[in-house]
Amino acid sequence: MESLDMAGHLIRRLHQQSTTVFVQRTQAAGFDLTPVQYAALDAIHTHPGKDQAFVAELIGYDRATIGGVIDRLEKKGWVRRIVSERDRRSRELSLTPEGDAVRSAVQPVVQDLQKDILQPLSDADRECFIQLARQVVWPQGAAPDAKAVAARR
Amino acid sequence: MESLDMAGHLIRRLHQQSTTVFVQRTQAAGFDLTPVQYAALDAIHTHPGKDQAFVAELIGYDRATIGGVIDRLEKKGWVRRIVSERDRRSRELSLTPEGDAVRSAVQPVVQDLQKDILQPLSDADRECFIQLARQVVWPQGAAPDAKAVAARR
DNA sequence: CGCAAATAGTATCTATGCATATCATTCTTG
DNA sequence: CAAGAATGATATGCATAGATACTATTTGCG
Repeated sequence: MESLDMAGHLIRRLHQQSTTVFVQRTQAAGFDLTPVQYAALDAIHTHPGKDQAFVAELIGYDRATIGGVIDRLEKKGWVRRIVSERDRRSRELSLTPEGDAVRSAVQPVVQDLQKDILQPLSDADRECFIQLARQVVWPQGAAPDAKAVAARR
Repeated sequence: MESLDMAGHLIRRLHQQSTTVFVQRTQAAGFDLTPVQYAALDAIHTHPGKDQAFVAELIGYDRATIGGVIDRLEKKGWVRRIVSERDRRSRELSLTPEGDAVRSAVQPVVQDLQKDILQPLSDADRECFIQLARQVVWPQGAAPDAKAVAARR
């Protein structure tokens, strides 16, 4: 039964728990959106006018996947997709007023539920976990801060 | 851009990287299966004759999801699904000789790729990460060993 | 014993997530 | 400048992943 204890399996379970917590908490707060949809809203808010490829790269989607995500956000009336005049292949993304209102209202809820995702961990352990995860996700050294890990050496 | 740094987002990216490494490594070794399919093969090998609900519970699937997984494993000829005589609602699962051969042959490959999933981390950091993940996934203390974490306190 | 509740599995629907192929457009380079 | 490479997006297909509803069967309780 060692396989249940391997990194890959643990990460899969973490992901399941994480999305479950996200959906439950945000739904309880009266919103209907997924983690991926929130990430997209946040990215478009921070980088308005950029195209789908940019947003996909930023938050780590496949180019094929983001089309559907944006489709659903557009259908909800939260995102506008305008064919670029400079490059008619690309669509420039921006939030509608409703979309930005939702993003802004959900933001504190999302911020708050992060600690529930790593529920049983202490503050220090949670910070340690995040720093280690950062290193794996951004191996190039883009991690903004490595103090918490260094402190535990 | 704080959202890219939150636990939920990092875990999603970890999961993506993890499955990518798994599929690439196992494919390079000549196998065609997913992380979930491997987990199912391993679980059925360890607990032959149990039903789908048991396996789902063990490795953390939805009851609806495992049906499709077992379907595909059956189609590949790796798993047998026999209606139980004691309870005709349930199907008893077992590996075919081919299924067990695959499981046995992939096992060392899967074991080996685990360290690639947490690539840039040192041995100690990797162990620390796994111990913390274990605590989150099994908060009841089912984690077999917490030494590596305690040692870093 | 008999009927309601619980359980195993399936079907359907929605949403990621990746691979591959295709189309339109832009860029590069000879 | 024109042919081909590269790029943005879409379409299709497969594989998780969860929610819900439904069928078949078993269990448990009055």
